[in-house]
Amino acid sequence: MNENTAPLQRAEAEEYASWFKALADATRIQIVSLLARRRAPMSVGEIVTASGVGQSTVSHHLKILAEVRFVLVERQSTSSLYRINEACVSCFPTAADVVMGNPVPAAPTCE
Amino acid sequence: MNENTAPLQRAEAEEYASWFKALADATRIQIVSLLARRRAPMSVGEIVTASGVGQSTVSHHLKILAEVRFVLVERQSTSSLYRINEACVSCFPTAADVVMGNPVPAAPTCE
DNA sequence: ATCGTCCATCGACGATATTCGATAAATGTG
DNA sequence: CACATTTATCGAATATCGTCGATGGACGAT
Repeated sequence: MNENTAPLQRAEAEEYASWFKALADATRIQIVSLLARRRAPMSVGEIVTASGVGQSTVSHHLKILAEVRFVLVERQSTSSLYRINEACVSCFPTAADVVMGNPVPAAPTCE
Repeated sequence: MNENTAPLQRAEAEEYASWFKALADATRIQIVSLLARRRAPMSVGEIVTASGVGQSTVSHHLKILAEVRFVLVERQSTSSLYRINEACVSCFPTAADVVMGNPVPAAPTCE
């Protein structure tokens, strides 16, 4: 098990929390799973119609997901194409990471 | 990879979100890591002095963590002894579970 | 240049969450 | 019984979050 016995300081706990906060909302989880199941990038409009919430709400959630690099953006003429960041899915901390005090992973940029 | 291509319905997304909400707060993460590093159960008073937040706040967070079975309680005379639920740490969903649409795990009672 | 489309941002609102102090309930001690 | 200790709960203040409608900016088409 190899636990780290040093106490977890506040700053590290906040970093962990920001990771979990990104997936602590049902709408964001829907968006993420939507992007993951279509392998292809999706425009905001497509996500809006597929998720059933307002356009500004989708845009807001996509911004939060992009801040932790969970999704990646690519502007193409007038539309923004979002896609899942596969590398980020695998580096997302597990509960065991938190409990054992593993170093907080940095979000991968993926190109 | 074996993804599930069926769309994720709202109810399932909510269940996932409730898992991540439990670890979406820095104070709760501190409490959880505290309990995990001491193998022994801790009383509320010990957690209060170790975490530096108010007693009622600690009690509140412990209640939330106990609701998802992340910690287990055992009343002993006047004090409540909390300890981490190892089984729950390992069944906590990963980001890959969310993305691939794995079934949402149920919190283990552990005795 | 004007219009239409697509998206991000702003402002606002209600809902939810975090935190604290005070109080109450349970239990052991004198 | 009275008292101290420990924890849970209540009430309230504050902060954060999720959602929407409206606005504005970027870009392409006519």
